[in-house]
Amino acid sequence: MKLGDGVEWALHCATVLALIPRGATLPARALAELHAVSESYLLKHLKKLVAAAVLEALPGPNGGYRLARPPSDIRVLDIVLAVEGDEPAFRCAQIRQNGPAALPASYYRAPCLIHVVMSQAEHAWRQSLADVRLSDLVTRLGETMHRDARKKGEQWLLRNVRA
Amino acid sequence: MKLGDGVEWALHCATVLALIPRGATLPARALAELHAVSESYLLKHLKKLVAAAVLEALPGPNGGYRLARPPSDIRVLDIVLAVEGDEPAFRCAQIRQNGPAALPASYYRAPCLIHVVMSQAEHAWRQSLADVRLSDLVTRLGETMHRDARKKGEQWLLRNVRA
DNA sequence: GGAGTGATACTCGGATATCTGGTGTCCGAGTTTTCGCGG
DNA sequence: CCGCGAAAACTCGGACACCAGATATCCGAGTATCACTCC
Repeated sequence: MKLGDGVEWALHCATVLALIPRGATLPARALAELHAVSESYLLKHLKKLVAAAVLEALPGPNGGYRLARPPSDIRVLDIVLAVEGDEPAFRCAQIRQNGPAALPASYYRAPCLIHVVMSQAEHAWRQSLADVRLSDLVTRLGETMHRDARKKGEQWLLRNVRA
Repeated sequence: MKLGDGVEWALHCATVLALIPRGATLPARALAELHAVSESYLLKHLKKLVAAAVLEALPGPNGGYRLARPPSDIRVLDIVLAVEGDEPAFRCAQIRQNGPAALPASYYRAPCLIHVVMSQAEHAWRQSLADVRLSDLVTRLGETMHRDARKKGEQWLLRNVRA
């Protein structure tokens, strides 16, 4: 089980976009520079967030990305699923119905127990991520972030944010 | 996020091994045939379970695999981690400390919030899997499995189990 | 001076190479059994 | 008939190809801006 790096990038970018005024935008170039990651590759993930209606993209000069909804309406789970895909991590291949000891499918009306257990675990994982909203991250960030780092970040935002 | 097929194979094999008498063994060949999967590839995963002290392997004729501990001492999480690896799915690259708005590492004493959120979710996932023991699967299997399927499985076991 | 128009520069979006890790397979090391031989 | 020994067969273990998906990149489509021209 492994999560791609794009998840981390997307979460950080979404958090930054939640810090700027409502309606303002940040171009992908700025977001990539801020985190010191590849701009071309970051675009690949931001595109998925747009497709998932988490972000909005504005083309042309003074364009960029912005949140499609208020930070309180965006859950961390939305971002993770948008980047990683909403397919379940565990896919039951129904191997209990294979082999010499198997019977016709009609005999397996009860769900595969292993499938149930794995699904429940994944549900717990998703629920934990769904409980955290982007606005929660912003709030907690204001409480825990070092004052100097916060100030430096705000100054950088002033130089890169667009109306 | 994706889990390999080996997880499902390992869980089913462990469940079958929990059904046979204590101390008895089943060779990998039989386990592969029962689930209609590749024997060579299944060995790759069973090996990991042995390394994790979930299973024991006995070489030679009349050899095979058996549980290394009673089913009540084996949790589903043990099997999943043994096959998939115990490294966390989300790895924080600390990209908040990169880029033009970053400060020396000493300014980031507070943990990365995104890392915290993702770790909590993964902890919930692991906890859910740790709550289910192999003995629970066996018990529930006896309750939900169709009688004919159960009978056919037992007969197959009688033909393949080794003292 | 103001409005219209064309070119421009900047943005995102999709199609295209590369590479690591999972998937699948094979052959070798080790051990128990078994068969044959001798007592 | 019983004990011993060597060969064999079956088991698991590790090393070797193959392929899909993530990684990384580039070029093209679209739009607001800007400069220039004309009125």
